[in-house]
Amino acid sequence: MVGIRRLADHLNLSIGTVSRALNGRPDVNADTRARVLKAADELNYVANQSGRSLRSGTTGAIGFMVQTGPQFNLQGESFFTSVFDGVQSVLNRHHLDLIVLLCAADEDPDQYLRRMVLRGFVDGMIISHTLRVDPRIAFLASRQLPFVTLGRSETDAGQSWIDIDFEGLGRLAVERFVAQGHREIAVALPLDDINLGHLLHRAVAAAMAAHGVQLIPKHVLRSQPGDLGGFEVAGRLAALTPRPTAIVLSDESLAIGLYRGLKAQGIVPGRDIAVIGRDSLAVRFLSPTLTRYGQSLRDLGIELGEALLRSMPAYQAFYPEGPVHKVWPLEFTLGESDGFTP
Amino acid sequence: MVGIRRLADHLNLSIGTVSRALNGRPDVNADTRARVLKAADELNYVANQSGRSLRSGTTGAIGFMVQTGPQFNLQGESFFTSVFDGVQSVLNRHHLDLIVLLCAADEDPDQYLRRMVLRGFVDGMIISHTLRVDPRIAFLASRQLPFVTLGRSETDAGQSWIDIDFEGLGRLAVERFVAQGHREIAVALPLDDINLGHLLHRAVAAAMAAHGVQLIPKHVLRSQPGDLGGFEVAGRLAALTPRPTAIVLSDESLAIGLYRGLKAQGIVPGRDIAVIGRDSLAVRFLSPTLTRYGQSLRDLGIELGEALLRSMPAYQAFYPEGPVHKVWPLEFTLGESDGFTP
DNA sequence: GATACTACCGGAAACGTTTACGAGGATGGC
DNA sequence: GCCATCCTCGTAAACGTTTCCGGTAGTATC
Repeated sequence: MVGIRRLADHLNLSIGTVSRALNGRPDVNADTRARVLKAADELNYVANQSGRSLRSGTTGAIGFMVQTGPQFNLQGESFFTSVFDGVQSVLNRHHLDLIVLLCAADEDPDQYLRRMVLRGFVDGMIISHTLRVDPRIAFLASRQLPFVTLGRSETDAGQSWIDIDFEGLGRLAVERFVAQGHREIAVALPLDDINLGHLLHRAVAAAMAAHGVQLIPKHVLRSQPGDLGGFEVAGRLAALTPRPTAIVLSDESLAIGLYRGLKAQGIVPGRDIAVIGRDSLAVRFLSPTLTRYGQSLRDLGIELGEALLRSMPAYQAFYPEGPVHKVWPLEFTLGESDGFTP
Repeated sequence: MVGIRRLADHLNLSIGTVSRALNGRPDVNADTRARVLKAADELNYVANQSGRSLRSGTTGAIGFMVQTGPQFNLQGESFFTSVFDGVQSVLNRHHLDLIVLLCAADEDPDQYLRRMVLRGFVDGMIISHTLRVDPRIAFLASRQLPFVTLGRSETDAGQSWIDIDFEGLGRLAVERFVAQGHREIAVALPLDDINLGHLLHRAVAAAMAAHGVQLIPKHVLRSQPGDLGGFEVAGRLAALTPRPTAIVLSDESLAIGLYRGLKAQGIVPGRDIAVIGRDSLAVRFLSPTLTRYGQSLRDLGIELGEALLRSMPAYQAFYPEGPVHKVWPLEFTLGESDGFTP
C-alpha cells in the first residue's frame, strides 16, 4: 500500500504539498503539480478514503435507498434502473458515486436507514417509497444530511421532492372512463400507507365526484404490488356484484397479474372491462395492449440528482438554491384495454 | 456530534475502556460495560465509520457490482433482487451490510470496479456478469480483496464462484428437442464475451453432436439481452430458410420479446416452433406458457454470501475454509412452448 | 536599499477510532 | 508475608489524510 507519505518521500516533497497538488489547490507550482500527478499515476497511488473522510468529513458517495423483497419483486425494477441511470449521470459530473442501499423486506425501513446513515457512508441520500407520514424524513432532517425524496409526503422538512403525477393519473383516467359512460369505477391501491396510494385515491374520488359519480368503498381494492397483487385484484374484482366496468391501477406491474387473473375468469380487458394502468417495460407486451400513463424515468432521475446537489452546500455554486418540488408530467399511451364501454 | 471522547468524559472513563466495552472486548468489567452501553444508547452515540475504518482497516460493507443501462433493462432484475435478498440474509448475521454498486452502461466495468474498490468502501466484493476472460478478477486478486463471482470465468485466481448450470440447460434442452425429432436447432446467445454464452454454446453443440446432429453457425443467434434482443432474434429466426424448428434461449427475458416478434410473423411457439428458455417472474405469464429451466435465486444468494465469508479471514472461524465452486442445479418447468414436433 | 507583496512550500495539528502496553489493585497459593 | 496471577482500566501511539499557519525565497514598489 502506497500512501501519501511514500509518495511525498519519493518526490522529495512534504505530504502537505502533495496533498494540495492532488486536490487542485491554487498554492502549488504548476510544474510540481505535474510532477506529483505523474508520480501518483506511476506508483498508482490512490488516496485512502477513510483518512480523507475522517479529516474532511465527506465521502463522495450518495445513497439511494430502495425497498426490496418478495412483495416488491418485479415492480420497482425497470423503474429504478432507469431512475438510477439518470441520477448517476448527474452525480458523475461532480465525481460523486451512487451506491444503492436496499432494505430487505423483513427489515424495518426506519432502522435500516438509520443504520446506513450513521455508518457514515454517504454525503447525501435519496429515499423512495415515501409514506404519507414518514419518520425517515424527520430523521434525515434531524441529522442535517442532505436528502431528497422520490415521492411527496405529508411529513415536510423543507426538503426537495420529485414525484409522479398520481393525481393527474387518477383525474385523467376517471375523465376517460366517465366520458365513455362508465359509472362503476374501481381503483387498485397499495396496502401500506405509501403516499401515492393516498394521492391516487383522493384524486379518483374527487374526479368522480366532479362528474356526479360516487366511488364505492368496495371498489377500492388494496393489494400487494406486482403481478401477484394484480392477480388477487382480478379475483376480487370478478367477485363484485355488480362488477365494476372500469379500473385504474396504481402500480406499474399490477396489470400483468391482473390480465392473468382476468383471463382465468374469462374476462377480457377492453371487451368486458376497461383498464388503465401505468407504463413499464413489462406491460408493453400485454395483449390486448394496455392503455397507460408513463413518464421518462431517466429524466426524472436527472432532476432528482440535481435537486440533491442543490441541497448540498458544496455544490450550490453550480445549481440554483432552494428546494425543488416537482410533479412529473404524464405521457399518455393509447391501448386497447379501455375500449370497452358499458 | 457526540464522539467517543464525550461519551468517555460523561462516564468518567477513558476512551480506551469505552471502546473496548462497545466492541465486546473481554478485558472490561461487566458492570462498566453495561454502563457504557446504556450511556451510548442515551446519548445515541454511534462510532464514526471513518475513524474506525482508518484504524482497523475494515468497513463492514460488502459490495455487489452489477451492470445496468438500456441493454440490461428488464433482464437482470427480478433475478438480482432475489439474489441480493439471499446474500443479505447471510451477511446480516455477521453485521455486514450489502451495498449495490451499479455500473452505468456507458462506463467501462473495469474502470468502475477499480474506482469503487480503491475508494475503500468495501471489505469484500461480489461481481456478476463474468466474462470468459475477465480483468476484474485479476485486479481483485492483485488487491487481495476478498471476492467471489456469480458466474465462472476462465480467468482463475483461485476465488470462489457460484454459477448457473448453463451446460445443463444446453444439454437438457437439446435432448428434449432431439427426442421430439428436431434437427434444425437454434440457440440465442449474448453479444459480448460473457462466459455463460460460451458455456451454453459449447454445451448445445456438444449435445447435438452426441446425437449426430450439427449446430449450423447461422443458427447461433447473438443479440442483446432483454425483450428487445428477443424481438430481434425472432426476426432473424423467421428469415432463416429452412427455418429452425426449435430454439433454446440463454437470457431470462429474451422469451418476452421473442414471443412478441414471433407473433408479428404469425409464428406461434409450441405450434410452429419449439422454445425452451430460462425462468423468471416475467416469463411466467407468457401465453402459450414457456417450457423453462430455473433455480432458487435466493438460495443461490445465500451460497454466494457464505462463499464470500469463507474467503474473509475474519469469518473463517464460522465457515469451513477453501474456495467454493458450485454449479447450481436446474429446476424444470414444463410449458406449452416446446410441444411442437416437426 | 528597505519595505511590501506574492508564490510556493514545509511543519504540524487535527479528524475519531482501535489497540498494544503497562500500571494498579485485588486475589490466591505457599 | 511474599510472589505470582488475574482482572480492570488508563495512556498513548498509531491509521492516512487535509488544512491552517508560518516561513523562505523572489519580485515589485517607492
